[in-house]
Amino acid sequence: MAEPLYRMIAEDLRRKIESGELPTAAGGPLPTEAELQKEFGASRNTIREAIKWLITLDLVETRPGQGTFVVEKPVPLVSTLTGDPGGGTTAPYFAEVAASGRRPTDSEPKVEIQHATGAVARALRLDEGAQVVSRHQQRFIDDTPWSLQTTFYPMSLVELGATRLILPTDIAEGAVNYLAEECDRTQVGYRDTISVRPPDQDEAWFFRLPADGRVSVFEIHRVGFDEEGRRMRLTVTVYPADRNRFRIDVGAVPRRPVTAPSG
Amino acid sequence: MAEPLYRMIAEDLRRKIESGELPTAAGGPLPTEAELQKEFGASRNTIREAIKWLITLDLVETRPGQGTFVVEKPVPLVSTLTGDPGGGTTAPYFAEVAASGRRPTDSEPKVEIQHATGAVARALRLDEGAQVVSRHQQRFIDDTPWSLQTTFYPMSLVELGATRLILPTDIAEGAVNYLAEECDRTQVGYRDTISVRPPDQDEAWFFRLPADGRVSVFEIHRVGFDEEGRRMRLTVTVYPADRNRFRIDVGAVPRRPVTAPSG
DNA sequence: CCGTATTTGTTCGTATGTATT
DNA sequence: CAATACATACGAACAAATACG
Repeated sequence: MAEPLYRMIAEDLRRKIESGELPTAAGGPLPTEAELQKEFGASRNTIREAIKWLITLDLVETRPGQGTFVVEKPVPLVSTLTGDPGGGTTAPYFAEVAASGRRPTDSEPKVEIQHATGAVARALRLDEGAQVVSRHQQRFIDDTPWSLQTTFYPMSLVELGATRLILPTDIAEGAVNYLAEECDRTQVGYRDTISVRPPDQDEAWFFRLPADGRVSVFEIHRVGFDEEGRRMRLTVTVYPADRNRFRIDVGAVPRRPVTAPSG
Repeated sequence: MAEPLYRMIAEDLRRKIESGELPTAAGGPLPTEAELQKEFGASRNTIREAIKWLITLDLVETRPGQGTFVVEKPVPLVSTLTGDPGGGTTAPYFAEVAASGRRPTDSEPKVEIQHATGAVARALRLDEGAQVVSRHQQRFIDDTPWSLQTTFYPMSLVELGATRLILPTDIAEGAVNYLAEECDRTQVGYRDTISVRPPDQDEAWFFRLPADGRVSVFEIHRVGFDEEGRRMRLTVTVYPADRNRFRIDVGAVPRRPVTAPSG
């Protein structure tokens, strides 16, 4: 058996979807399992195997009681990671989203004092179990969930006077500026690390992703450095991978180098 | 039925794997389907559904004729995207891999003259169907497939004298340096765009990824600009997402800010 | 090299549950 | 409430890949 039946059926459906041979423009329904069963002369289980294959390829989705539908790929948002070396993450994000004609919002921060776990301790060069302040926010674009962000600060910054870090209220001027004023620690550079992984249960729920981990998430770590090379903060931001892209500009890049989408 | 049986079984197995309750350290085998069938008192199909769930969570993998195994996550390679604004992609990559104590190699380039398709035409600001030179290479680390890279140059560069672009041989001094000398077009900056998507069939085969698109790939587009803001080249590099991370340095970042892996 | 046992992969049939219209 | 459509679960058979004598 060179190629299993369910995959031949899946290939046939994929071709028909992509060529428009099926009236399934974008978001349109496929024939029901019973109809496909007749059309291909296979059992219902085999039809379902074929549909599962198309699901893993991210081409269709099923809705109980309704049917199987061609997935509509969201328009990706492009975020620029290269920016002001002394800047925070919030202001550029708001500016960039607003520039694309969409409306960014975020939740009030949830603040906790925690013991640094492995990754946080390593990133901030703290001893395992040292105290850190974590500030967590949910971000939305046009009221759809867009990213989850948690920033960790060493507790020593609070002891140096940055007491607003532990209050669950927005820091309007930006946390980076606040730290510069309050405890004379100015961020002069940062390092981002980008990785991709399956979402955990909470993330899948928040982003309304399929619960089985087929759509992965970006996890971006940003470590901020002060003038003496000390690590001031670690910001971990999680984005669904199906609707986000990231941009890095190095050297001289023309002003508007990317064409705006036409239409 | 609050939670389906197959998922309860999967959860139980996950717990046992992660707690080490099963003797399945890393890469170790799970009990066979027949054994699990007895253990949980479920049908073979239900056991298989549970295993499929663990597969989508990237916890186990199955090998026909052998069994089901706990996946061994590869040690990720970190590549830095911020570098010399006038540099190419090859030299920094070789340096970075060598620095991690591994041996990078790449294939001889496969060169083709093509008509620019949508994405390539847009990135290089060419008319749809204009001629471009594409140079494609496979890259390996310690003989395991690591990335696929294709660089597109406008045909006009060849007409300006850069005739070695269409020869299927390495450009030892680097294509960027060659273009600077041969047709006086110096790259002064670049823009990277990072996205994630499921692999196509060829990519899955080359990277030895599961054919069903569970492990996604990074696709990084790098557009190079010359002094006048013209687009000189587009490099598209594809990396498997399970063994790669990317780093972006902005501003002042200390020399060795990341701890070397111990042991 | 060959044959056999083991293990996962594919395909069918059937019944029942759950979500939506 | 009824009809429709997908989800779960069981049982059975054969195919294909692998390991081992």
